[in-house]
Amino acid sequence: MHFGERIRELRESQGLLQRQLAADLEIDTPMFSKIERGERKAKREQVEQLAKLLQADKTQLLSLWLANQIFDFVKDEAFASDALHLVIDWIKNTEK
Amino acid sequence: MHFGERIRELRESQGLLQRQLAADLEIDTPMFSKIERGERKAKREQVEQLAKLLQADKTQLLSLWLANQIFDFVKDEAFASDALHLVIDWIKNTEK
DNA sequence: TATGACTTGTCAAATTTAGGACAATATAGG
DNA sequence: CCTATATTGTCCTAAATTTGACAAGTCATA
Repeated sequence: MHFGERIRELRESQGLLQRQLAADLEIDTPMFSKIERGERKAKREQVEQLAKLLQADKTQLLSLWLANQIFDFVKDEAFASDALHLVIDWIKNTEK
Repeated sequence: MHFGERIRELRESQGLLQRQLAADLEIDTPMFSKIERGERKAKREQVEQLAKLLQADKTQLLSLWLANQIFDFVKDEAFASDALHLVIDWIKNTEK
């Protein structure tokens, strides 16, 4: 489940139109459409606004949003998995 | 073990100076120094050159290099671990 | 103190990217 | 066929990033 899909799911389940949410975010509908389809990425600020507007868990949306960006960054890399695991290990050790 | 540390390790174990490798990469020594200390990131092309110059495993160096960049990207994020795990799952499923 | 190796700080050019505007097109329901 | 909704495609610009050059600094050691 990618970020945009989740936004669409939340939006449709509440009977809202792209036009309405786009207005709240002060962007046009084409832009909102692109965000839902993952063609453009939302700003952090917009993610937070969306969490409020859609009464969704901010933490979860932000994780999804961040994951999307990481994915876009590594998706064409042959060693993406190796690298990701390395990073997880590094983070484990800085947390300790 | 971060990318720059690994480069330094390889370089020193072979008795090479920053100056020498920097010349091969056609950058100045301050720049090379920064790469080793992780203050600047190498270009992919430079990583490949370094693998050759230092007779190191290219795959391994590239993984380390990519991991470094991901780490820099997520290090200040509260949900970095969650996001990373999500990405790993996504990648697993696109591979299948 | 002189030298060589490395580090630090700052600057600027060049490039990239983000993020949006807008026009045109599709698609589905009434 | 009309209308509302959503999508697609193209273009633009401000902002950020990248990448390197250079000057000046530290540090060890001969």
